[in-house]
Amino acid sequence: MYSEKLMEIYGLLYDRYGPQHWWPGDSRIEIIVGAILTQNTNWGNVEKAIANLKSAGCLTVQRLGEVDIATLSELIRPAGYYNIKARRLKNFMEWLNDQTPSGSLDAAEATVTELLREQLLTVKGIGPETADSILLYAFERCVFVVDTYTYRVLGRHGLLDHDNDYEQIRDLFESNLRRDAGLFNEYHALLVRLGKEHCRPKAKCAGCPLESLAPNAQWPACEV
DNA sequence: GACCAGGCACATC
DNA sequence: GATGTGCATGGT
Repeated sequence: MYSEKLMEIYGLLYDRYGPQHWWPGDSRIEIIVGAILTQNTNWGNVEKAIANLKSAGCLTVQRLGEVDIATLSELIRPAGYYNIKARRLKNFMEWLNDQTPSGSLDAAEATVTELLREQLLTVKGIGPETADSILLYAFERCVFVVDTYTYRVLGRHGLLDHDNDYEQIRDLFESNLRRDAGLFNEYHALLVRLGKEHCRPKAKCAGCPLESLAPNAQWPACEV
């Protein structure tokens, strides 16, 4: 029953918003950097940080490995939590460097999805959502990304029990959708779009694309 | 000025 | 295992 419900939601969102062309980023490393920088942070601020990295010529695997952490912090300052995130970027680069002598993304590319996920989660600063964003958007693996918007949208439409954790929600999508990275990509992006435009905290949705489904049934019981 | 934004690690109970 | 807190900028 979830399969049909989930595809119905997808259809409504896609009809309203169309393709979202995610992840916004020109290269694999840019996607990974963005995934770390956007932790609990507005994407607009991340874009500024990424622009800084680009103009400094630092948005490459090699330069990110070389640049000192103080410089890196300064470049990513607009993204907030810049000291912590600089450390996290460095942690990722060090992990990458441990994978192959050249420190390229090739070894990751050759690793099976479940193992790669486990390995990413060993990097300090990469939690489930960041790992899954990297897996789906940088490596096109069939992994569903669960974020704040996912909790809020599903919660408000009565599709969650009260204590669903990250893994349970990920499993809900992965078990009930056809295993298609393109679909997972678009679905998560559409949920974010919906969350930004129609599912804000402490505000009832007006003109929500999912209105026909179960109009704010749980509002605000499942507030996130 | 308060609240929010595409989390995560760590301390404490 | 659950709950609380620090991390920080920039837009509304």
